[in-house]
Amino acid sequence: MVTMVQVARMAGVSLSTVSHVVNGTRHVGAGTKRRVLDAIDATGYRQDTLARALRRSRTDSVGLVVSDAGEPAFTEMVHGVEHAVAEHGITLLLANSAEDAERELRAVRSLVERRVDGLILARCGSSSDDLDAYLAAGSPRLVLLDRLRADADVDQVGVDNREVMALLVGRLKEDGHERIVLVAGDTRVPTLLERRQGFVDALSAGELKRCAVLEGRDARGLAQRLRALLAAEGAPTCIVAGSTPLAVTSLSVMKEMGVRTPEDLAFATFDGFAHNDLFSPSITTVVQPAFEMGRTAVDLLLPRIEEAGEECLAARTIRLHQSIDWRESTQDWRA
Amino acid sequence: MVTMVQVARMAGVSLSTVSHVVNGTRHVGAGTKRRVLDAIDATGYRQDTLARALRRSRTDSVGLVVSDAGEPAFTEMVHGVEHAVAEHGITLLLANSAEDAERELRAVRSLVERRVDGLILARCGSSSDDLDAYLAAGSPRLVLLDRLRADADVDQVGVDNREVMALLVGRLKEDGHERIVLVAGDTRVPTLLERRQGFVDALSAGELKRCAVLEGRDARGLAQRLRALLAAEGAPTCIVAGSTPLAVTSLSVMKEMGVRTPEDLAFATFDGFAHNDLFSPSITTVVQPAFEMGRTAVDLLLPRIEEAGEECLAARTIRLHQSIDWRESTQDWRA
DNA sequence: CTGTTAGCGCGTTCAC
DNA sequence: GTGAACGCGCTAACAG
Repeated sequence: MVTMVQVARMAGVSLSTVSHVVNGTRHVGAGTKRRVLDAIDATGYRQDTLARALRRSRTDSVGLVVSDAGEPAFTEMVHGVEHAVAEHGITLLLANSAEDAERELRAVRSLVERRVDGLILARCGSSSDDLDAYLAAGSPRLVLLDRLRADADVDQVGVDNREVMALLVGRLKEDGHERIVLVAGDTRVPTLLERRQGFVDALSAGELKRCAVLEGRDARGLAQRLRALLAAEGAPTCIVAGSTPLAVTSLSVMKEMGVRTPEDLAFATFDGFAHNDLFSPSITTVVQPAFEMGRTAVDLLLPRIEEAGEECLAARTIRLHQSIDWRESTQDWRA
Repeated sequence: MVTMVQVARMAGVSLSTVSHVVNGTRHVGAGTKRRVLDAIDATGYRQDTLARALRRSRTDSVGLVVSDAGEPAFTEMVHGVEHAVAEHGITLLLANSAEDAERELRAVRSLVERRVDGLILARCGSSSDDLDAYLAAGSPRLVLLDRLRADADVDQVGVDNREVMALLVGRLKEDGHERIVLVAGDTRVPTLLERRQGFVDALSAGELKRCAVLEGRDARGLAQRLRALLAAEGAPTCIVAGSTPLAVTSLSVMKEMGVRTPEDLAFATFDGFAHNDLFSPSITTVVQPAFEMGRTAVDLLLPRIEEAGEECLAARTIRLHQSIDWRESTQDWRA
């Protein structure tokens, strides 16, 4: 490891001069600067971020924890965050929680100990109180992403789940669907809870009676109940899945039972699949502006980091609009 | 920020005792330990990884750069790496290069400056010489993943692309296919080059004449040429795509032209799609043991990190076997 | 079993 | 315009 001392020695200047040349933090004479630059080149000197960060108590990095960067929606959020931080010369430290509370806590801990300047967090459904406690105790600046908290006094960015679900169901009703099943999944996850609420919002008490809401976190159990529902008399004419994993469960059951879409059964999902175009039929999907969400999270975070001591800004909750991508899986159902 | 000094003061012990309690690095008396632990609890002290790393010149972290953690194969590799490093109490710093040379270099730089103990790298196709130069100059321990170099004197782990492609094509020939198109893509990417080689290996000169190999890095251009091929007389009976993106291109063209699979045209791809089961028809896919590759990369890396000074170990190249998952898209073609 | 001391590599006041 | 000196928070020798 070549350090500043060696550069300074070679250039025949002092340590601080080298530092100022490297960081452009004060003017140095052209000749001196040249010599320093040459020495840096010759030695192959590289700043040690660690020492720098220790001294400045700032790492110019932010942490991002998602349940799985491989899931399409999160992939895009990650891209959005990457993009936004890159513009500010900030490094992104990315970690997966695998939708597991313990791993989530470990990831957050590791990032905080690495002294990230800020943290963006898409919490997992089973997120533990330990995490809350940990975050409460002198954590860095924090922004919640996607999985929002109703009560919390933090910056957060999510989407209008409740509203768009109501919209979706409204339109399905117009299409003539009377018996719709919502595969709601684990409603401890705020996102899924909000979507369920939107479903109920859109239906009158009478309508709701003919419909069904499948809650639970066990995929096999959900599949079982869905199978029973489809086999029974007065079977539903439409299934709505609350997330990609739930769509997988639903579609598996549908394929296994040999129902045709959309002729026998219409289908729509939230979040959906990469390469949806290649599915036959293509699937009607509620899409999040995931990239934008990532960007927005950074926009929320950076001012907090800059603000340093002053506690002036109030916590902000931003909800971006989702759009419904109508595709073949809900087409011409009446015909 | 509460530091060790405050803990030491409160517990009435010396700095080093606190350090040893925290790290369990030597025995301390039960009573003393209690007092230190209490003080830590009371103050909410947390280790500062930065200072620790600076002192130990070891960060207990490794960097992983992939082109896109969202692509299924890479997602799994990431999981494999995460899993393996977690077992050793090592933190993973993950970065995407977006298949872009400049971003790749930036990512590597940022990780090296953060003093990762080791680096795992799935290089992008357009990977620049700047990166080589940078890595050559005093880099940390390095392992190449997936995208291997024939000449290089580095540890690397990949798959048997050439062999498995020959196997795949051999079987397709047995099925009666005489005109097969390989959508080979950007053969500057070693993986894709090896796959093309395997394709040629499996065919006699005469057979090869009836087949086609589509090379190039422009998706639109490839699509164009594939369209022409399918429209022409003596159209191919089978398409093989060399990677997921190439499969997307191919399948789009096929869907657009309304060819049916496998009746009109058989199809197989490398790497493939998440949730392949949900596709109709499901797609014959050459699958990498991606998770295992990630694990293996870590296995290769850790000894290098431990070895410290001694340059004893020779560079190792490990190729894991891929398996062919025969599905509906190549079924019963002759019937 | 515990404490003292000397840096890790850098940024930043101060003086000059 | 430049340099000297101090300390960020911690660990590793060495003493006791």
